[in-house]
Amino acid sequence: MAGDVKNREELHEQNIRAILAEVFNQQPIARVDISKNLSLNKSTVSALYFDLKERGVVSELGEGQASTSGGRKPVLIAINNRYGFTINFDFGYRHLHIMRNDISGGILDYSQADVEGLRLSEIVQIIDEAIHDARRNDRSEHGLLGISFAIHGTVHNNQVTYSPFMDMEGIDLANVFETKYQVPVLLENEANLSAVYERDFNDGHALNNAVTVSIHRGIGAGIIVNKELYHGDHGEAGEIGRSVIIGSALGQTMMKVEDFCSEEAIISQLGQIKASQALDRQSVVELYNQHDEDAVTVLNGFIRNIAMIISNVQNNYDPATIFINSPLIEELPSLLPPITDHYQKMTKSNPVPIKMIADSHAATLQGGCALITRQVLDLENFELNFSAK
Amino acid sequence: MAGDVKNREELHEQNIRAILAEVFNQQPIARVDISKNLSLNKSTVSALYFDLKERGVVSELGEGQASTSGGRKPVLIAINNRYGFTINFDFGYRHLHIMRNDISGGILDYSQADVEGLRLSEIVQIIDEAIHDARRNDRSEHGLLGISFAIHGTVHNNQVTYSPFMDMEGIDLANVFETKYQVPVLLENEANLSAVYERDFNDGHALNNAVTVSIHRGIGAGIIVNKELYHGDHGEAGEIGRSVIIGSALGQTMMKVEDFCSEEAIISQLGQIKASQALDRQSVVELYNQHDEDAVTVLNGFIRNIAMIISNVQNNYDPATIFINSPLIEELPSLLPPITDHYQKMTKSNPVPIKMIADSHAATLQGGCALITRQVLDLENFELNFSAK
DNA sequence: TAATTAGTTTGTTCATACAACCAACTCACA
DNA sequence: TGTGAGTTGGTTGTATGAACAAACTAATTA
Repeated sequence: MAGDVKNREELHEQNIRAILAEVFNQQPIARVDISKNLSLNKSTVSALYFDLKERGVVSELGEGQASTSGGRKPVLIAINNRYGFTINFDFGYRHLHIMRNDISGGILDYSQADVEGLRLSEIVQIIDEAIHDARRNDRSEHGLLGISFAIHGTVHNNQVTYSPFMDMEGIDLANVFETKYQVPVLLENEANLSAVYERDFNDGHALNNAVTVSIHRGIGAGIIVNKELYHGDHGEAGEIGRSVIIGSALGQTMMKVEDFCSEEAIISQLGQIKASQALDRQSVVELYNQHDEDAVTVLNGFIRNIAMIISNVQNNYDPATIFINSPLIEELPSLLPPITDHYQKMTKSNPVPIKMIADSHAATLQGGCALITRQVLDLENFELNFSAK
Repeated sequence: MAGDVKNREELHEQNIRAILAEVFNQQPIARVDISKNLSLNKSTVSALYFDLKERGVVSELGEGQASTSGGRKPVLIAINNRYGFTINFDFGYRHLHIMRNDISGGILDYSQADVEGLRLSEIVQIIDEAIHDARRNDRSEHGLLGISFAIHGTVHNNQVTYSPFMDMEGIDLANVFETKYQVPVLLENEANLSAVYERDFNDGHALNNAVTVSIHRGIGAGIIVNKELYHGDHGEAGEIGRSVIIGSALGQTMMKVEDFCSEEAIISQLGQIKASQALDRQSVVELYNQHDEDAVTVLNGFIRNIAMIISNVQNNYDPATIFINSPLIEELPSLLPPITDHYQKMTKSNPVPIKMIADSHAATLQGGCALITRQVLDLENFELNFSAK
């Protein structure tokens, strides 16, 4: 859980970070317990703790219960949630989702703004207003600490490298907001963020390897390998929507996965059958719920294809769990059992558990919160558990 | 490149390992240069060096050249290759490949034994004889230091978990040889080992992420992620041969990749056309070289399918380079350009360089050597460069 | 009051840093 | 060709400061 330590100074910093991480994960906690958990002498823990206290990132929560067999009451230590806040955005197709979080990852507030049809430069103004609002209403000690953006596309070195659903207009989001607000700004792919959410917020920290299959307008996978997010060499790992699945083997034309089982593909398939242009997710859901024959046919194909994708994800990544982030399945939860069923029949290995992510947007936003909070606290290589806050 | 350091003792050990790794990678090297490269004071380096010298793992190579601007001659330090040796096996279908290496990874000797049709218990005897031979002829200081086995199947926790081409007869190879020879024994999947070979022996240490596609009787991928081998949760990551590629989307029966483009599949496809049972790789190669029409047709299909597999590997893992380990393409090198060509036309992203592994068996054996040598030297989390030895 | 537990204080330890040193070399210049 | 100034590699003795250990105080239970 650490970087390269060479000398005593670095060892010192490292141990301070380890204590902060321990406070984060176990709060409220007494120094004796930190000492036991980290195998550090309790005098060492006390000394290092004073550094953290001076920085203001931790606070004392009053005294806890003494042991039943007597003894002094412990001083309980926790992360100082009045230290500051982060603000996290998700660039949805129709809505800009906004979440403000305290430094422990607790949700301060959530809202969304209608952005359908807006240009990015117009959305940037909405973001600016949201940040100003947040700062005006804020009473924390250091105010805004960091910003994260969930991108429905690929990201490399904090830059958007591919954005199929939004024209980036050459705007460098990280640079714009870093210079404007003088805080770290993080851009990350949306599927990756929901994988991070599962790892950090939802008991996924017990898993070494996990994959989130994100089915929105396109299809992508967020990959956690040895507890770390995996990006690939150009931030394009997990772009499974681009995979070819109907091959040339039998003389067929080649098709990408995305072409026939993304949410967009499903909507347009049904739209073609119904000869209707104006279909959206909601109308597909309604037709299916009314047992419309065409909708059922199209979604049965969807079920089989998603099962196949899941099976291929297993063969490629062998994760402990596969998570699905899909607003469509979220609204039609009856699709999940047949997907799981198909997948289990298909796989030759032991099947991997498939789990739905309950609230796709909240997950993405909290994933962003987890990453930017780590940057703010300088705990980038530590396991942090945001779940119990 | 390191583990978790908590106190002075661990820091000390860690720095000793860092120096040993530096000697390994830069040998022959003087202490001043180690000091500069690791940002450790030269007196510290000297003190730690004496520990290594006492252990006998390093040796002084006499004096080097003094700088042109004067100054004392450096004492050149290198790994002591007389320290001992490792022995590394590859369970091929027809041959057991055997390589003996010195502690720097240098090849001491290579041989192969015919094992076609033999049971594993009989092969174990051959292995025993090879080890006895090696020890008899050896004049090193500590003799046998470690053993590695390349497995054409999946491995988890040093156990073979799936072995399509050989009956394991319930034999626990690691346990058998560890108790018999009292040295560490390592089992690893063959595709993974050739990926390790590229990383450690062949300048691949510059790459963060790489995938080796191994086309033998089956098809598998060895995956290097952030410079580390990735196994997945059950050692089944990269089992891309099991992937479904002809989906149910168009009402087709599902087919696995392996079913139509492994070497075995190619041989049996051509065998069916020729109505001949006795085909093997060599006869396929000969027919193709004679421009036999059926062979050309079958191998053109192979070319297209391998290109598709490579494209999917790129979408899944986004590696810096994709390596191919395939005895068939090794013998028919003219297949590679059209594979690369097809792949480049197919991919939407920037194409990734495709490179052949020159000698598939040597690569696998040296990959095993790299991993077991790390264990022997207690340098498991360090980057080691075996190439220049 | 004895036992127990949390946290503090004081002094020790020892791995690394530092600085001054020695050793051994090159090269310019006489 | 001999000498010494300058340079580089490696050693030695000392200082620093991080974690540690043990003895302490504080505050609790029974």
